[in-house]
Amino acid sequence: MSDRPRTVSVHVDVPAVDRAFDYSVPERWAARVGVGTVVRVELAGRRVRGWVVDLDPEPPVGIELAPLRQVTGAGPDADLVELCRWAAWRWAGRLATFLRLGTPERRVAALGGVSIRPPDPASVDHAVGGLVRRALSAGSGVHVLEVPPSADPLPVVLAAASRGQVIVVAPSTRMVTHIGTGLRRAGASAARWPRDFAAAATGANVVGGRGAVFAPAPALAAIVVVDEHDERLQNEASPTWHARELAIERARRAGVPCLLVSPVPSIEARRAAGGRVVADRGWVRSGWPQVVVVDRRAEDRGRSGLFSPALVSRMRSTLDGGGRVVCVLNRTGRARLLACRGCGGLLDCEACGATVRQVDDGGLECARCGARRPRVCRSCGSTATANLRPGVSTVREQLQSLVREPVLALTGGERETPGDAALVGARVVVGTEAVLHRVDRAGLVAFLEFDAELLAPRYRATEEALALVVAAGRLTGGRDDGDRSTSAVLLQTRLPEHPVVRAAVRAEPDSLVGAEWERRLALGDPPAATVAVLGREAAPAFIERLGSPPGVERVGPDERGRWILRSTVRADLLDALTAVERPPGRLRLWIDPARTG
DNA sequence: CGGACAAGCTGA
DNA sequence: CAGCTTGTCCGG
Repeated sequence: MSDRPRTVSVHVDVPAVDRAFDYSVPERWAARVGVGTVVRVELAGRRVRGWVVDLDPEPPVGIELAPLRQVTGAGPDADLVELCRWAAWRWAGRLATFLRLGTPERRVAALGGVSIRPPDPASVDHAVGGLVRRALSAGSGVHVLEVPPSADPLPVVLAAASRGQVIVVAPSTRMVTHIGTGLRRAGASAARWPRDFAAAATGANVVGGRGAVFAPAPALAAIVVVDEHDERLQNEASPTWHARELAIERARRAGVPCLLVSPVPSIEARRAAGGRVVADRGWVRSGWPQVVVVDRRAEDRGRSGLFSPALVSRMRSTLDGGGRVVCVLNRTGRARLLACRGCGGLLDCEACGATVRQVDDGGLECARCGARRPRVCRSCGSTATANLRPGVSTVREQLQSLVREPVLALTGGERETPGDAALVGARVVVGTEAVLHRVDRAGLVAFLEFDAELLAPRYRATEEALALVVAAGRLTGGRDDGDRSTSAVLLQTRLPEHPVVRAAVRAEPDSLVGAEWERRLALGDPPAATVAVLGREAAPAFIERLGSPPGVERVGPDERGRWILRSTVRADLLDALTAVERPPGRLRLWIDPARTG
């Protein structure tokens, strides 16, 4: 590699092409071109963006190289280009997808020198500083720090940032803003990713969402992942890359420590850290919410619907004490399961036989094929129906008559967020788990059907259920939080002995780990195995081209035309997927997805 | 992706 | 067989 390349290999930003071509470098630009530089080149008669991924490559035979058409500016540096290559392999995605994530939104021309501004030592909490030092004492490697649900992660970040430039990845915008502000207040630099590319590239501490793992960091000293258990750290669409895993890989390559912080450390984090978790038990316990378990088996066969007498009395006392009540039910709409009052059967779809749900106009819609019809039983013609599984909209009405005051319904799907005024004024809020991220304080958070979380058909259901208790605990505060000591998280369940329920009551998330790992090993769920889910039109052709690679187990297609591939040897599966030439058409290729819907 | 070019279809 | 559509290939 020379400083003044004569030719470069350019990976073009055209998803369907997704490969590199060689170009010559006009003499006047040679000094501005390095690996990662964003350029514009001509490809098949049109100008496209691309990234320099190699300098002075072997010249291709018999081809006259076209010149670069423009040098745009800075992009991901050479190490990041390599990290992007790894990510493209790990999640069977296109390199361009990942290179884009490491590219500034707007052109960044020249970069200045590197300067590090750590927080003022006086702003670093002594006790937390000690814990972080203990966690990071080994220098490089992966370290898990277990923290109380209600604890502010800022002191952890400040302690880590006193070691040098850090990248902080956090799942929510609110948390990113909070940490950015906190760093600045403590006198430290803070570049918000992806907005502040140039600052990051000159050594500022970086704070951002999952994409921050692709930020430039010339003096990187550590990567901190806040709430590493949070599913928002994984990209929900293809490629399903995960910021935790990229943080671990990037830190490993850079030879710096990766600190994974969470009240409910994931199995993935624990394994990456070799099973070692740093925690101050007393501190952790004090920040867990008071958890009240309502055993619904003990009641009148569910006649009280979604609201047990114990819940109703807790709601009343919370409201009387001036507190807010938040009810969580992970079902939107009016009714997800209807029975006929005439013949007692379930109402189903004429087209495909799946159960139907009621939509807002009163009609029925099939959950599987989307067919619609009026609300009539197709076996007996009766129009009288019983709502076996009410959704948030119906529950809002029930709750409103129960507490005799306005109830606000919130779900994740809404286009506009109700203004702060609506939220501040609402004393009773019901919604899907999205409410836990939209309301900041409550005296009571009640999970109306916690069993739906415990039994959800997702491999991470156990961890996610406990994470919901943690999210709820952030609204109520910890059990030892003085004035908030009457606050509680209430779980309505028919499985009061479930390990998750017990772990929540005892504030001991670690108690789940052994059995959970055994289960994942037995079922071949991540991280015990690597899993690929394939779907959409191009899936059959892709599977055909893939054949039967050794060490890879294959099932499918299921009723939705999806295949599942599994391997306990990651490279067996991923190398095989990489080797397949993509057939035309849409392909959904999900690696280790949290949800397969 | 999008242009180039080749192979197939149609209508007088 | 021109004039058009549809398919396949490939880009430096």
